[in-house]
Amino acid sequence: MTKTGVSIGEAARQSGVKAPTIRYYEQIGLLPAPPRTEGGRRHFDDGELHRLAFIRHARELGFEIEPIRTLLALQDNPNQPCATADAIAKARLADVEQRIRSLQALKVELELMVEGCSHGRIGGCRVIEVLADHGKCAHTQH
Amino acid sequence: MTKTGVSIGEAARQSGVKAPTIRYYEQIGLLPAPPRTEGGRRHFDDGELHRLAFIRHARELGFEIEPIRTLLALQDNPNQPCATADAIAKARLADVEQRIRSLQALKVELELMVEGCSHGRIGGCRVIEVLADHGKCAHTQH
DNA sequence: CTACATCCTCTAGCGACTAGAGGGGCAAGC
DNA sequence: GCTTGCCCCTCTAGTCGCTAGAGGATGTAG
Repeated sequence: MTKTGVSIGEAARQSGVKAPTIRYYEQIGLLPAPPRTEGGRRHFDDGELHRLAFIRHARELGFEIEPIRTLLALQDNPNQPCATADAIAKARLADVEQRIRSLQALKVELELMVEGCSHGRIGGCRVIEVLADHGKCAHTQH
Repeated sequence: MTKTGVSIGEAARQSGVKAPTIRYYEQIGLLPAPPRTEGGRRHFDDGELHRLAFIRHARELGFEIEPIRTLLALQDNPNQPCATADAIAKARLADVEQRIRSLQALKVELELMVEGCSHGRIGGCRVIEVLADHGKCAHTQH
């Protein structure tokens, strides 16, 4: 409910997005250029802070910049069908699921490596051996 | 058991590392510069192919370049204790575990988003709502 | 001898920032 | 008024691990 707007540093504190990153978002057109004070300093009002929070949250959820750009554009037109937003979120979900699967396979390999390490000399170290020879992996699919 | 060595294209085929990437690895000193033919073309022998396979496998397991450099140096000195290799693999394992945890939390959020989408208009789309308001997340820890 | 594939070097670009230089503005205390 | 010190400004360059493309040389099959 502030009317005056805040400086970039305050916007950074409130949104959790660092000031240089905010300027970067403006530069790439993800955030509209905010009004400036006489001295040339940016002044952010609630609308821009809200948009910034949206971007930050989407980034935390792993959305890339281009999908976020689309989502922001959608948010600006509430009467449009939300099929696009749904598709973007589903694509992101599929990506996350795929990553989890492949990381879990890696976890198995790494655990085998670490468990097999005899804490002796490199010559007989399982970590090095496994890296050198893919055939020693439990799953060869990576 | 080839004696002659192979071209960069053949090395790429055998190792699964693309030719420009092999040159890149040479440039950053991860691979030793291989001997050249009269015409200036690289010729890779078994030692280099082995090193390349090691690098590829480590990259597939998500190790970064600098740790791989260390692991390669260790591999070259089989009499050293393998504590360093062990520590690198453990750090990588911890990293993978952390990533899995955070991706699983994201998966929950994304599923809620996608399930909650009414397939209607943006105005009431849960995907957009959740992105705009972190408070609507199941877990606020991200 | 001529195609054609493959190779060479070099530079620039990707995504999403981050770091640093070099300078200007603004509020508080003296 | 003046200084101190923090915040802000723009601009360029760097990060990581490649990838793409230009422009040219070399090797090989027919």
